[in-house]
Amino acid sequence: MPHRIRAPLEPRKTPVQARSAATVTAILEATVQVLLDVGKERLTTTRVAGRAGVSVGTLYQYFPNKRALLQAVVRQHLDRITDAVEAVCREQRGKSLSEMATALITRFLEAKMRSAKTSVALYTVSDDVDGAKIWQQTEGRANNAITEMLKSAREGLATDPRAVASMLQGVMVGVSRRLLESGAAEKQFEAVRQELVVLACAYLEASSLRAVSVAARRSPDHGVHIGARD
Amino acid sequence: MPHRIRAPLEPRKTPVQARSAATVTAILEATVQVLLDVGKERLTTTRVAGRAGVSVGTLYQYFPNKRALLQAVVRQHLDRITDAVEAVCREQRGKSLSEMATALITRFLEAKMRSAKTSVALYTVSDDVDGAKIWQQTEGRANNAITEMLKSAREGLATDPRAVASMLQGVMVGVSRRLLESGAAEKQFEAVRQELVVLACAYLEASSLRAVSVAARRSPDHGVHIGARD
DNA sequence: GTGTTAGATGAAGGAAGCTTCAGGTTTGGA
DNA sequence: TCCAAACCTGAAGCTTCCTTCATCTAACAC
Repeated sequence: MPHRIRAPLEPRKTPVQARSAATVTAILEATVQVLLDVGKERLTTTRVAGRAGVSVGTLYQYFPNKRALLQAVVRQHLDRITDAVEAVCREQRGKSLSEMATALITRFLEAKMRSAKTSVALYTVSDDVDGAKIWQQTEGRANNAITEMLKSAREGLATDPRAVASMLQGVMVGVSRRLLESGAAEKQFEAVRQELVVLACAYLEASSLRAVSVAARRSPDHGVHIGARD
Repeated sequence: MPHRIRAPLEPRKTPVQARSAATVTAILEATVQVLLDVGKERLTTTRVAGRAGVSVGTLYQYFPNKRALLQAVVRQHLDRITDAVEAVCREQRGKSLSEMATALITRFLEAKMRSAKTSVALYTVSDDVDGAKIWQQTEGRANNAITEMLKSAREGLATDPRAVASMLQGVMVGVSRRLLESGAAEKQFEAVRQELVVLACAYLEASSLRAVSVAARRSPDHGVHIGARD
């Protein structure tokens, strides 16, 4: 990525007429297409513009540089997935922990799989584009949603809901990424989904208020691990 | 990254005299240093060579191109961490599942944290360099080690040890990556470690032969999630 | 109908950095 | 001591691509 970073050229132009709004959409979509077709290595601004049916100049009228373009695409994609997560979290309020875990994981994985190819392609660019920042913002949103959901659980949690939510996210994001990048996502999907549900249920169960009292009644050799939390 | 990929130039030259072996090491180390100092965006072959105290030409005597250089560095780093994992797995054979989980996670995280900065820097390059392939090879090694360890557990597993191992890996890798990329790794390390241990213990417990019989004795509303496995 | 603004064009300027190669230096054995 | 192989050097070639800007066209208000 040559040429140094420009200073105050961030926004550039905002669509006013209808046609330009369509142009922006087309450019964003074209970016994903090109990424899927030729890979990030050969994704050039000219090529994207061509695919979108406009000229490079037009592209630069809405995006200050290539980096901003890619960032916009990443942001858009992550937002969509986070929307799905927020939706599940909202509708699972007041249910049991295991119902929450099952629904959350299932819906999250479905959302990821629906755009599997795109997800994988975007993993590869987000590092070129300060994707970590975008990622963190989005995950903050998701974390809030999950935390709120957990707080409303019938059983109640013995530990900080935010930490538990964070852990769940880490697990979901990490495992799904592995799954997608393994290439055999389609094939292993259901098996991984089920295993992940088992894992999440076991974890939430262990973090629930009920589990603590159960653990207390058990033999002390397991107390080490549950007790390690204090 | 300009210039198309060259065809059969992979190995190039193998060190014969002692000085050249030292040169190769110096180049590899310099690569990491430069990466840490200026980031991948401004990592140039000339700069790496300079840092290593040699000229670009020398660098190209041992690495056919920039990509191969970066791949070598990634491979080296992942191998080191996998060595640590293999070591724990070996020494935990025959122990209980919760002991295994605790040891594995603790040692893995320690290894990651010891080279935290480097790990983060390498995450960013591995996508430019077909890192997924290297990653998969290494994780295959780790998977074998973990699987063997699990098979030797006192309790025995109710599910495919390989799948369980894979899940554990996904969780460890995913969560540690999140932790490292969050920036606050040092601060959150211990909390995350403990939470991860809890999670892993709960998961293994749920996957153990013992858990199955326990679940059978419980109320049926939880059977859904454990039973989802059949 | 006409002026004004929004939107679109694409050739060309430049920067950047990977990689080569023609030739020098060092090493180690005979 | 001398030679051949191993090693090292670094200026310059070459490619690629981002980004600009002078110019043109379409849309809308009055």
